[in-house]
Amino acid sequence: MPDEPRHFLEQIIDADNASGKWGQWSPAECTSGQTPGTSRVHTRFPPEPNGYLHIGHAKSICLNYGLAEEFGGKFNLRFDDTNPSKEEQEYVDAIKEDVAWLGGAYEGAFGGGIFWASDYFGQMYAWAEELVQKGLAYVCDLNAEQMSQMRGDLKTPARSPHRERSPQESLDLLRRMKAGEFPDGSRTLRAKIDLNSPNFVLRDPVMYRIVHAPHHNTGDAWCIYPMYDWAHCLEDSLEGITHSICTLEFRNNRPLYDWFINAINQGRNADGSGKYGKLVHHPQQIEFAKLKLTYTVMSKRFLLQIVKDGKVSGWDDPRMPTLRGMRRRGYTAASIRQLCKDVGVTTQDSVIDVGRLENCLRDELNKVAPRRMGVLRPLRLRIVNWGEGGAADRVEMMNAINNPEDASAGTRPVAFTGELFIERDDFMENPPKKFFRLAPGAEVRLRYGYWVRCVDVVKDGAGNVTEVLCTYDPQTRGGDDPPPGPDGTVRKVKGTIHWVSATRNAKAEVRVFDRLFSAETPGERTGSFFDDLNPNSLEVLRDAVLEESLAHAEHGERFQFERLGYFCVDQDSRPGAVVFNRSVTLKDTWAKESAKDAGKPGTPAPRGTQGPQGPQGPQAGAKK
RNA sequence: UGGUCGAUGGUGUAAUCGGUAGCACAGCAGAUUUUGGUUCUGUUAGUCGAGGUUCAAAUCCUCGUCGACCAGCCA
Repeated sequence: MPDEPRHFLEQIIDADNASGKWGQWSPAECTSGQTPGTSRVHTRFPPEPNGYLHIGHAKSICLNYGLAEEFGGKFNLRFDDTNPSKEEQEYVDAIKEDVAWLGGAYEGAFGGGIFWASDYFGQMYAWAEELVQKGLAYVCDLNAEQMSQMRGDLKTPARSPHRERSPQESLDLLRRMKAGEFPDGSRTLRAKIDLNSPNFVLRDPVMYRIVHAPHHNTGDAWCIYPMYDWAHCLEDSLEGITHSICTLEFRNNRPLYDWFINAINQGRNADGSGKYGKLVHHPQQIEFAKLKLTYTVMSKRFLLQIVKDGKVSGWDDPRMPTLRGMRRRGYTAASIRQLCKDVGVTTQDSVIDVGRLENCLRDELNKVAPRRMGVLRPLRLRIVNWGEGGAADRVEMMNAINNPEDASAGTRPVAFTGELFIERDDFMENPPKKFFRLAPGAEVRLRYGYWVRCVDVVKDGAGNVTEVLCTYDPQTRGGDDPPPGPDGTVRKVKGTIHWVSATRNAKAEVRVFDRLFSAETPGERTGSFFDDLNPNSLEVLRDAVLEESLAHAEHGERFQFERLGYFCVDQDSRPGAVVFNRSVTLKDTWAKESAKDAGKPGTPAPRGTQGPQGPQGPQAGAKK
């Protein structure tokens, strides 16, 4: 049997383990997830606490945690809190919760724990002074604008008037910066690398900037804060990270990552006898392609904006690509992990069809979600000959299968009465070919109920059908086929539709969501994401009727409403005022079929309001 | 325009340092079905281009083409 193909990161780690590059876990380091003597693999997820985590972050979490688990290593959660002006405690709490929910068990068997860049500020500063003394860093008196002007361009080297300042002078200035003697932005500490480098990242990058702002963790202890490049490699080093995995856009920064570690290691050696002591750990930065999805925007700035603007109800709006939003929508952590696994890990930029995410959820829920019947947009159906089979107001309890994929889920009783509700989309007065549902003269099976034939309709003044009149066949109880006729043939029916009793039901509010954007690549058309927001991404259905038992459904429960999709109970749900979210529709080949004839009169809308993923939805024509 | 990186069906991803281009999703066709769901079967479709090396190239070389990223005191 051939093994599963290993992605490039697994191959790198395989090779590292074979060569012993990172050494082995010592007994003291091991918890239940590690074994002494096995090769060290230590990863981390380093979010900046300035926003909520989204599906893009999920890939990084799954990758980093997954590698630690696969190789019996460790996974750290580390807050990269180096910029006090943008970060808030609110985000810290949310991120912890989301990472854990997704399965990034940073405190489990493969967890290294939770860490803070801000806890290293002291050590980072000490190393900064060291670099100044080595002549590898200097204080620059340029402000941001001046530095930008002297940055040079593709063909022109940068200029820096203070780079030849003596180490003593720089050290004095750095200490005064730290002491708070200078205003914000007036000076910086810069690495002395190469003003002529074609890689702008190396043109004497800033290591520290002056920011007089309270930090959520260190308070007002500091007024200088480290920049990403200076801080990140040190954080990794201090935590013993082996594989520092980041996204592609940090490729240009890798030489700087290595430069800083090497700069610290100047004057250090393996046995600690160097002038500055022992070598510090040098992790390896490796870049991979982040997750991008069609019809989706991950930009933190943009997501923050639509929350502020009230375009969505909050960070946990079920239409948001945030982990909280998706969780509320009904996505499971396992389905998100599955997507991350499916799409692979490479160094090629790519865009994943959001439909694959939806498929992951369907696959999982199909196996486990209990089935129920629910009518989102009710149309009354009256059985005119119901009285012939007994009392006209009788209730018959029907036996419905809870999950055809899982026999152990058993069955449940469902109340059937002479007046029912069916889905408005399941009746057409003038049906097109291949419409297998109800129409004048047509017969359908009511699932687990009876076969009914439409004999008439009732209309309102405007000509809208308000009631469908049917006869039922008492010989089809349970939805079973009737006995063979006199000629030995069995009557057939093409369609089976769902229903809910008009008198024995649970009223509910159902929120059906469509994609937040109507363009496959939001912003492509006009340059603004806002122009592609789908104005119909939310529809609230207040007249939905469900099986009685659903009146007591509790927050977090998930069901398949037969023929419609998967739904979960929203946090807004209250006893007597149940609220469901549609997580995802079922695949709907009829919607697709009928959409082929779109434009022709008499073509029905896809089942269940505003169309699922069918080309008839708002995304129609979005493809270039 | 300087640098770095990438390019395999519609999409995503394999092909163990040159040896039969495979898998998944989507699509299409059919079977099963008391969900137009699920499941099953079959099927369409690909190595960015031009040269070169070689018995043999997705893989190596050259030159192009296209795309991504970089000139924050953001990360």
